[in-house]
Amino acid sequence: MTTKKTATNSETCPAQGLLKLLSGKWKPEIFRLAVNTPLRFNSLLRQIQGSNKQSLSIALRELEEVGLLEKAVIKQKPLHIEYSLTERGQLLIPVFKQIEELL
Amino acid sequence: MTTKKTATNSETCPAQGLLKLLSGKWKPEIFRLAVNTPLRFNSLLRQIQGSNKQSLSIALRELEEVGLLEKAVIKQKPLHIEYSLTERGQLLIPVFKQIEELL
DNA sequence: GCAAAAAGTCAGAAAAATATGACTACTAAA
DNA sequence: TTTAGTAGTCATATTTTTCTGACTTTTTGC
Repeated sequence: MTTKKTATNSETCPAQGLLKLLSGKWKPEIFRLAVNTPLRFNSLLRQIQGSNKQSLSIALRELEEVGLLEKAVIKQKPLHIEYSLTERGQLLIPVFKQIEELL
Repeated sequence: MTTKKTATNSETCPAQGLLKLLSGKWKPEIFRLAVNTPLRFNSLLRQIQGSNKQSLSIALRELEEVGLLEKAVIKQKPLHIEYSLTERGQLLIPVFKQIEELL
């Protein structure tokens, strides 16, 4: 999913909006990890076993595009990039909590 | 998605559990419609424009399998089958509400 | 300048989800 | 017993998503 090609009814179904924001194999996991601490690419790649560069890269970009994650360049020894939750992203935390309680 | 083939980490990421229950192009919409009233197959097919028999059929079956919908055979003139939310399904309604408020 | 580490991109392959259209099964009424 | 309506299934095709492996870029330390 680079952009949305398939038309679905996010207009008529609000949950589909959120579900879409987090749709894809790795996004929910990325999101959850980002709740705890800022994420770095290679670290993420190692943490999420079974994933791959390409997919993570795309997922991160898309999460950024919809305003759930933000990217920060850290000028350290070998140069780091950190992804962390935006304010909008933080708004979703209680929803996740509620889901956890339910399931 | 007939059965789950791809291993993801629903164990470590609870939201992924719910997201998975409702993953797929039509499931969120089906769920939302089921909140209001029991669903019938052909009616659903007409209501969800752009969808198709095959996909709806699979989605309904899967929603049934995970215990969100239940099926009832109504012996009427031409024989009806109704899908409605289970108790478990109803538990999700507040989550959807919260999502609506958020987005 | 050269190596090494982080953070990717890119083209192509493989796998999974979704769509299409023909066909089936059941019931009831004519 | 034929017809009509509902609820599907099935094989196949198309589309979308995900994966693989090779390659690129940037920065710092030697």
